[in-house]
Amino acid sequence: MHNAELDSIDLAILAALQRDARLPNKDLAERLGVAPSTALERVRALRRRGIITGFRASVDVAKLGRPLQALLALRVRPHTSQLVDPLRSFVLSLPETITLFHVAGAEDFLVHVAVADAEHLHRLCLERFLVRPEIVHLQTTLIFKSEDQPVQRPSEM
Amino acid sequence: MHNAELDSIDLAILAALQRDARLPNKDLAERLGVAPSTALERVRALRRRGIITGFRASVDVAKLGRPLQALLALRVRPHTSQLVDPLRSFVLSLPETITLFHVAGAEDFLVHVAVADAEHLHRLCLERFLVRPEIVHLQTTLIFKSEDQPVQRPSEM
DNA sequence: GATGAAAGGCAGTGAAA
DNA sequence: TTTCACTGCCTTTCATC
Repeated sequence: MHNAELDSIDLAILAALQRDARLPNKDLAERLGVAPSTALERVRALRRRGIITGFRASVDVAKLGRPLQALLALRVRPHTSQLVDPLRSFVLSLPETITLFHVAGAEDFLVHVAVADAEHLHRLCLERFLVRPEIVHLQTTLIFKSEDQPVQRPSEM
Repeated sequence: MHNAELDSIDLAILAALQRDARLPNKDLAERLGVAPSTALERVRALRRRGIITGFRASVDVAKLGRPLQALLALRVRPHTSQLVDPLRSFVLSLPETITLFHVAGAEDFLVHVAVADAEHLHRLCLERFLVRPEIVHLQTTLIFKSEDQPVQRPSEM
């Protein structure tokens, strides 16, 4: 499964494009010390191999009026795919959802959400989640801050 | 703080560029039904306003040899900035770290990590986290699957 | 703020090493 | 697999509305 034959040029491409996906190919090539056509082909190969899965604009949810983030831990009973799959789709269809984690342990899902304020969070829990009978438990954890990091090295650490 | 005066064109730009940050400006303009120069200026304005924070390549960590993901819940005592700030920097410097959540509640941090295998996870917990005296508790939750979602609407829901 | 024309520059192709 | 050279098209600017 790991297609991890990456040389230092590939790693440099991943680092550069994780920082700026719109870096012009000419500039990228210059940084790598290779010809532009080489850089172009390397990037395409990384996409073909599924190592680069896409290029996405990052949006500041706080600036869009949702400055409050939380993690909702859901326990679902019975935990059958008949109930779990529709719940997954439902959670992903909510505009408040940023990430859905399907986890092992006492809880079954963790939902990272962004909301306008505490009142909005309260309504979300009561009117969207707890109205569903398969959700037998919900625990809310407020997020003070979340910080992302680029993916760094291939495997061995 | 919320700069959220976004018309339907801005929202369409956010939707399009979250799906594909490299969508050619010409194509973007065509979708929006405006001139290329207009689309260009709108995107630049969204960046200036801090609504678009950047353009990033998405990388498949599993393909880089780290197919196993987990959430590590850390309790830190005493919870003073003198201890917390260096810990934050440390966690963000680990190549295994994807996201660091600073949270309210029984735990103080949640760390989303990607590792090669269970053995690697075990070593990470014992040799990187639990060796630090300020970490008084660590709970590991395996992630079966995580699904991201683009940011959708501005505020009211 | 949005438009359209004009100009410069870049992406992307194909042949060769 | 990388490089070089070339063509076409896109990005970007600016004057205008």
